Amino acid sequence: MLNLAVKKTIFTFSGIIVALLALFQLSKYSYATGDVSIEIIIALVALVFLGIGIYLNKNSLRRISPSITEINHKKVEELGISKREHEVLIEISKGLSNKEIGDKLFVSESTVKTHVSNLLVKLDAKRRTQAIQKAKQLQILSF
Amino acid sequence: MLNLAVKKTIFTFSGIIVALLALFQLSKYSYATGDVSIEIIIALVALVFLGIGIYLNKNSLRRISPSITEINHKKVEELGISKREHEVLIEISKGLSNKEIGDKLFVSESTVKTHVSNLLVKLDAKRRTQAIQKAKQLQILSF
DNA sequence: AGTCATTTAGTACTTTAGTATGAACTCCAA
DNA sequence: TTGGAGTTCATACTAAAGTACTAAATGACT
Repeated sequence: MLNLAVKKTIFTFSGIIVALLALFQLSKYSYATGDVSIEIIIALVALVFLGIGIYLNKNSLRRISPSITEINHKKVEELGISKREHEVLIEISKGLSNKEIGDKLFVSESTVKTHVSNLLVKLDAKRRTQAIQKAKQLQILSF
Repeated sequence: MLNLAVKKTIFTFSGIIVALLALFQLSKYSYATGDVSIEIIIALVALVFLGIGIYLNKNSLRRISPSITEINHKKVEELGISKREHEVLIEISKGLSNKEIGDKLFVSESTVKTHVSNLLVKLDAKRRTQAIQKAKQLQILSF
């Protein structure tokens, strides 16, 4: 089965080829009938391909961009951080309080405090803000 | 005085105009002499502007991309965040406590608390962790 | 000279955050 | 089936964080 990225690429290049052929045909037709000057055709081609270039790059760069950093599951394991603890870590980085995290994950504030305390030890941090900073450096949190 | 971004924009658009004029001239010349067919000219135009589109977007996206984020001084001003407050904000994001920030900036913990309190109001945050998250979204903090 | 924003600092207070410890429950593997 | 890891929760405590004021010094701008 093809993944989304491959499908998108095929779709994009199909579009480019279609656009190219359409412009070729338009240029031939216009040239033959003499309706449209060559300058306009060239300007049109320029505009269309400028747009295609911008569109292409927007998508390819977005994939490469670190903003969607994948979490390093290997490192999470290495540090002995459990699934639940990692969930709490994510909510901490969103700026939630222990009470708010508890409500979101349907557990008591006490439970969240336990998880946070364990996280601070495992991440060698003194505060939750330091835990966020270290976790992002370790690629345990996305940006 | 012009800033770097404006200079870059002017330079880029100058380049585009020059390229456009050059291709116009080339097309006219080629058409007159009959050396090059119109398809080749159009393909050339397409290629050049595809490249320009990609180049344009690469630079604009790099500015937006979080990994190499430059701090948005305009937004800092808009929010009424002072120079000192911004310094404190940076230290908060590094995971320092109020006491540690005070020691680093050679002021008392009380002063840091004042700055933090003001920051929370200006960033519409309830906690310092939320302030970090919001500040990064607003590109007031680098990643 | 006077106004305004900034920076500094304090007191007194409330709220969160974090530690330490004990305990119950579940699930999974030895 | 016993032991370990993970999750849950509680109490009691200390430590930070944050709020709400007041106030003084500085420097820039009018």
